Amino acid sequence: MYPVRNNTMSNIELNDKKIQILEVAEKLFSEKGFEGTSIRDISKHAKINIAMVSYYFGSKERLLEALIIYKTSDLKLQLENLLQENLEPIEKVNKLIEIYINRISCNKGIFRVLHFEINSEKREKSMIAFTELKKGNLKSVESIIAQGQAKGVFRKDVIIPLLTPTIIGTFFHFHMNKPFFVELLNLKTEEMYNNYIKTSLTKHIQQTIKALLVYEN
Amino acid sequence: MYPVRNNTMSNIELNDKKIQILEVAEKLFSEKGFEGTSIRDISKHAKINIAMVSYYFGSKERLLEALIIYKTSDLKLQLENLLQENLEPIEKVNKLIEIYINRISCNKGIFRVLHFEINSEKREKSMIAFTELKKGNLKSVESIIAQGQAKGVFRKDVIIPLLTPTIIGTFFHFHMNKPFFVELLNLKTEEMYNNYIKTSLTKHIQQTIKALLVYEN
DNA sequence: ACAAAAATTAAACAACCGTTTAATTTAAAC
DNA sequence: GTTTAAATTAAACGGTTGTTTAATTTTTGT
Repeated sequence: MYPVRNNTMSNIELNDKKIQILEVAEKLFSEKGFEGTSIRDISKHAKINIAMVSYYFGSKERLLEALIIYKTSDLKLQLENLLQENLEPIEKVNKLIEIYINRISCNKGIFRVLHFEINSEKREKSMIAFTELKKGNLKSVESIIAQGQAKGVFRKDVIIPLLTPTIIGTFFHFHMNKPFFVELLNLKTEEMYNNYIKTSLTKHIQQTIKALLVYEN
Repeated sequence: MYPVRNNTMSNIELNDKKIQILEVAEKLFSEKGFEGTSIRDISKHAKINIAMVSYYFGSKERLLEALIIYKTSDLKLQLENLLQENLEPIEKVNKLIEIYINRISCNKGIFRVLHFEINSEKREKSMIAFTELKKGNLKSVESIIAQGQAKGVFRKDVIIPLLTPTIIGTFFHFHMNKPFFVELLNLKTEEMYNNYIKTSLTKHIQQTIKALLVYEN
């Protein structure tokens, strides 16, 4: 009669329809927020029946959980691969920044949701998954910096947990104020906007982190 | 019969009850978002009748507008005063950072709303007010950096519009991930959290910006 | 081809939403 | 003290919300 739903985090079975719902949900959540998006909105855009969301995911809340898992699962892997690469410390940091920016750039929607919907109230389950992701990321950053410190290239008094806020925070603040910067920097097309991120903004962040890591005052 | 409501931005008449509503609205908006907060929530916490919000502000949307004006009106003044002060360029930048952090720290709630509720759809009026604020802020930053460049203390190839994202973005990302950093840095009390911001985080940002402004590679 | 499972649907559910109304109480003006 | 305006209230408005139901269609396994 009814399908066996996965209550665990390992939501393996993602058929086409589920993915379709997740993609639409991400788009709408990022545009109008979690509370601002109705299941009727989602079902209309995904061209499915209203009941299908509850049928597949159980509830709107669990749809959000599934979305988070779906969109963050492979970032961890990407960072661990970087760790193994044979690069100069500063090159590794630069690549780390590129990975972050590219990753968030491709998932702007979910990232916005992650930061603003998850910390509230009883979204504890989603929250724990997100916290674990951040802890893993921090471990990767720590070991990259440690490599540079061991080689004597990086300062030893950097507060490593504050590096991520500077990297992601800078990019995120830029993106959150997109209309402002689009006007200010005259970025007429979406392509120009994305290109500015990929070149100037990325370079700015890399320059910032490098200066912070090697500059002696 | 009915009061003359101010449709203009200069919403001067803020009696105690209006302010009470605004304070409650800020708290709830920041906790649960704009859409996630109902007028019934607000009226219950502010201990007033449901109809009073519409009576005073016209609508939930205009309540948000009033909240933005109310909470951002004096930041501009603070920055312009800083501009006139007789300080070394680097000291001025440090103080600028302190002002930003302190200002956002005191208005964490509205800042969250500002970034995540305002860019959507037809909140154009609120949006324009916010954009004007940002333009003014940027002008202040530009002239402070220009002073330092004229004195030969700062590099001349800094992209000034990207400084604010780094300053505010770093702080904001930290604050948005408060539960994560509270656990990581063992900040047991609210006081310890605020103290960490006032000391370590502020210092980190000042160090970052300084390195970026003076470091030659 | 047939039976069981899964997918899909329209309809209904109660709860809540922002806003308005109309009546009443409180305060201000003269 | 009376009149007029402002503040406050409970109730109702129509609409939307997330979720469930029960019936139907489609797919799957044998």
